[in-house]
Amino acid sequence: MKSNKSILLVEDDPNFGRILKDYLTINNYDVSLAVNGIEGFEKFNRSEFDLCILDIMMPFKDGLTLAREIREVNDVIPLIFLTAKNLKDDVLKGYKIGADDYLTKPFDSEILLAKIKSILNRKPNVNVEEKDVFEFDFGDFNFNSKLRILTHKEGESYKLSPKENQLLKMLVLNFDDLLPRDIALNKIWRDANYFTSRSMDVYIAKLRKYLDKDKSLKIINVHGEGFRLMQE
Amino acid sequence: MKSNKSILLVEDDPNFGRILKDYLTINNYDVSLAVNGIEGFEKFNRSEFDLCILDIMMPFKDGLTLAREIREVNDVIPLIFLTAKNLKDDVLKGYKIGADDYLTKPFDSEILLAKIKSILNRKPNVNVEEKDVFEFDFGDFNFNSKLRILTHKEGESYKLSPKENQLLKMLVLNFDDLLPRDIALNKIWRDANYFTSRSMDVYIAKLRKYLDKDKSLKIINVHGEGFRLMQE
DNA sequence: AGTATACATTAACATTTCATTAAGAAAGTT
DNA sequence: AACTTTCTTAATGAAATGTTAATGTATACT
Repeated sequence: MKSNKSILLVEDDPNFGRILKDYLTINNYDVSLAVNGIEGFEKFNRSEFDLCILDIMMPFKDGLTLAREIREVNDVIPLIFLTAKNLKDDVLKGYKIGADDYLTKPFDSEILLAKIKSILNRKPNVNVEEKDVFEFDFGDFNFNSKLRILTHKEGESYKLSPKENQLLKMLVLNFDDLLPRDIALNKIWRDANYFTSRSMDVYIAKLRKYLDKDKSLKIINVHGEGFRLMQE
Repeated sequence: MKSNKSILLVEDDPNFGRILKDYLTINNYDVSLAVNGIEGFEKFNRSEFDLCILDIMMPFKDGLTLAREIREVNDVIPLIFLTAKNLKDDVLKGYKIGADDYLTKPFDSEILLAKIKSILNRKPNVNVEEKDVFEFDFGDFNFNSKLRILTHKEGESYKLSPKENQLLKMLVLNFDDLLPRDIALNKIWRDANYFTSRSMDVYIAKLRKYLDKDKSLKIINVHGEGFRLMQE
């Protein structure tokens, strides 16, 4: 009937990795095991997973770096970190990147299983459409959010920075509608406070500069609420 | 800005509960503290929360029982359990009930905060059913309360301030009917006293100025009672 | 190692928006 | 008439936003 959920497990300790993989397999998950961050990222790109379990401490490319790369491509897939005991800093970094959970080694396998179930049982992510759209036309512009390039019909192309790119994408996806400040902050900056908010304002200013080439486009502010990309 | 997220905290240890509540309050959450499961359930039913933090070990009614009761009424609100030691059984039971996470005491407050943020930043799956109405037509006007824009058929658009917007929305929702003063005051100003009442008068005056473009519309005062938006 | 580059954050200052309060006039109530 | 409530405009101060520049902070390059 329903095909098993698939998990990407990235763990450098071959013994432990093997055991964990077997345990999860017995419990009806399809597990793909990678032994370091580099291999992990390759596997991640080769197939579709429902969940990633990443060891933080790994040679070549650690779990946090790998997580960042994964998040650049996919900002919905759940991430669980494995961390050695009491590395609070790693845990906090993990959450900042967008982790869903973490476990400190050694951990209880049943609890891991419960966590996995809990995470996978959440409402299936609604935005089916949002997933693959990365090219947009609006005003005199073409915008490729995968390549992070914004092109004006007549002339210039701009290479957007990651943050510029994310913010513009959210604005475009909400074209002519309100993009609430909090939503953008929590999605792009993963935190909403005074400083991230100021940072967002700076990026709005940058985007306005780009969009200035088409005088009909405007990013207007709704005081206290957010921003709205519109064409008059 | 936007209103804070609210948390129901159920914890029988008064000292610890107090400290935790204060800590969360400092971090911009509205926290309601209950000292046992019974009080917890009452508070849960009395108002709307965004998240519950439940101590498992409590007299009278333990956290797991409380969680079950909450889940009977509401199957989406996130639950976080606090468990004394690593009582694996409790943790597993918790997940079975539908917990989102757990923390073993003593835990690090920063990590709790990170978890809360992570959980609350997940898809706002709550109001799928109740789609908020935010666009209205009345007289010669179109009113979009989400974008806070009031547009006259012929001509101008007005950007409304948050208070103007809320007040007009309440008037429109009670079109041709009385909007009692204290209802509006308590909803918009969260308080009804002499000064907020003066402030409301100022906003009524502002709205009248906007609506003046359509001579058939009037905001009339019902002395001592409130206001009524009507069309003759 | 040092240096260049790209990027994000923070600082600083200007500007705009907003809510409240004041104050005097007008209208309603008794 | 005496009193209360409402009406309206303007003044004030606080908060949010706009913008440019300076400061960090990684990473790649030499």
